[in-house]
Amino acid sequence: MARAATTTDVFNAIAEPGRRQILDLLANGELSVNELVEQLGLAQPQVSKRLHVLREVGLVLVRDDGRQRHYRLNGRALKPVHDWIRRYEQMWNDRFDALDDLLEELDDQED
Amino acid sequence: MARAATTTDVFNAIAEPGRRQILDLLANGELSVNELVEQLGLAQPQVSKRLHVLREVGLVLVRDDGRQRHYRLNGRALKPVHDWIRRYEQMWNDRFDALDDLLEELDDQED
DNA sequence: TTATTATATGCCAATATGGGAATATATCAA
DNA sequence: TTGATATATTCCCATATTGGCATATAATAA
Repeated sequence: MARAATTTDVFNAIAEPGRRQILDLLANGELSVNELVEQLGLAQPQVSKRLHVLREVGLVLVRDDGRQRHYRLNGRALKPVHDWIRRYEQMWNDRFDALDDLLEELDDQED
Repeated sequence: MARAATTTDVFNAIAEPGRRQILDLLANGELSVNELVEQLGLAQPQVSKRLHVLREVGLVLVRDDGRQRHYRLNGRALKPVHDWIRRYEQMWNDRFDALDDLLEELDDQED
């Protein structure tokens, strides 16, 4: 078998920077495809293709308005990623930073 | 051009469930390749290949010990993912949950 | 109807998988 | 040295992209 499809799950969907960038833009509110095209500087088909992937995994929702299509973020779909990564949070935050600071202080005192 | 390599960055590296599973196992401490093979139920080459990808992006570190190789997690490498996802955290936690609870309460009172 | 605008889809070429099996490399034992 | 163990790499194959370009579809305007 080959690599899993980008539409397999949210983890695969957010692997591409362009798709993450779209989510980042939508975080500020709804945008039409053309507005996304302008802000991303990509060709329209490429933007539509990315939106298709994001829609398949539920990361964005659509609202039809005449011939325009307004996309908006569905942040909740990112929760599985957040839940997974949260287990590792402790490996770089407070506790360990505090330990680093302590070790640094002790190191300084030795001079 | 084709799809970006899995070794391009951490986002691509963690897109595959098998690689995430390896990280999860290593979260409990160092493991040799064979120990991982046993726990994962995968063929040895497949495990080595995944470890190779994880090593390329800095997610695991190796310690040589005779003919064994002990891999351990380098959780800090996950920070970019955490930093990115954190921006969306508010979309499903406290504030929104609190709003949900409130709406639910109001709904209950109507009975 | 015809033209125009907004968006989606199809086709093509190049490429990076990921699984299985075989094999290479390294270390240790007898 | 020879054999066995631990791990990495290579080869083959089927597949899923991704970009660019052309085109189809839908809605609206003239």
